[in-house]
Amino acid sequence: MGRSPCCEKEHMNKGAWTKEEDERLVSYIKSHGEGCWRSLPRAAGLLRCGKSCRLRWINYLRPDLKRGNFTHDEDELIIKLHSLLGNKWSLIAARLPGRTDNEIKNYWNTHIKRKLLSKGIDPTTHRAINEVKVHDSKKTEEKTVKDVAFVSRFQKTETSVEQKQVKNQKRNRTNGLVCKEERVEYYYPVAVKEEKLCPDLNLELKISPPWQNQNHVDDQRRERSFYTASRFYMENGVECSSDTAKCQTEDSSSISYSSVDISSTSSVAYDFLGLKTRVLDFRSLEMK
DNA sequence: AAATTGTGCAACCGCGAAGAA
DNA sequence: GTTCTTCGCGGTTGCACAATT
Repeated sequence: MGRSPCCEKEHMNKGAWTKEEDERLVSYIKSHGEGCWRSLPRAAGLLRCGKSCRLRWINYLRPDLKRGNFTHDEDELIIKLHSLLGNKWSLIAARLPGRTDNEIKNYWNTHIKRKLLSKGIDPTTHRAINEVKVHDSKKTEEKTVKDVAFVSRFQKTETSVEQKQVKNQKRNRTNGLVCKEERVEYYYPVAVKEEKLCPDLNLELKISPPWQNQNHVDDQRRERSFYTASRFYMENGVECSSDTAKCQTEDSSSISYSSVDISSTSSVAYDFLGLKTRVLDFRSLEMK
């Protein structure tokens, strides 16, 4: 049994918005704010469904929107964020002031995808295309690769359980800060051992009080005979790089995790993504 | 100049989840 | 606990315009 429609479509306008409709919507929201989208059209005297009004406002009429071409920096940021988040356009848009999820999604599909493909990078996995073929042929352990990439947890290959976890975590956000479990989910590292591709690692993520970090790090050092790990951490809002990955949360506990070795591996795809020398602030990924 | 094909983007659709009843 | 409403998201469609034949 499907949902009831959001509005009586036979009495509603569809398609492109007229200038008059835009003006009505803008003036209504300016004087009344973004309230209930369901009742807004009638109150504003528009023959549109609330959904349509919301979309029009968010994607086109909002005064803080930045129109015009994407800059090179924005391009790079989108690629980086997509490599980490997958098709989570709203999260990506949250990192690009003045850009909407719809705009970024369109830009991705029409420009960036092509750009990556022309560079031999699979836009879905952010791996070199020949590496993807290696995966497809299930000969991963026999082939060699020279690329390393971050693969998003949010790609279509994720299981339904993972999808639900991710969505639940998304809803567990607190103001400005994210819960520990959520932050962890943004990592899905693919480890590369020298020139041989290893199976995707489900690296264990451990949460511990701060005073346990040192032991934890020592343990990890012993465990990672094949994989060197690069770590990121933030403390009091300052980004640092360290052998210990740590982030402060509201209750002052910390979280440790290991990531991929990005300092000792050279790769075309990786350099292109610009991750080699940069530290990402994952806390600020959650700005909404 | 006309027809065809390609491209970009605004808008729509269906779904999942939260929250209210 | 169940049902219904609303919101927000991601995927897809359709149209206008540009480029090519």
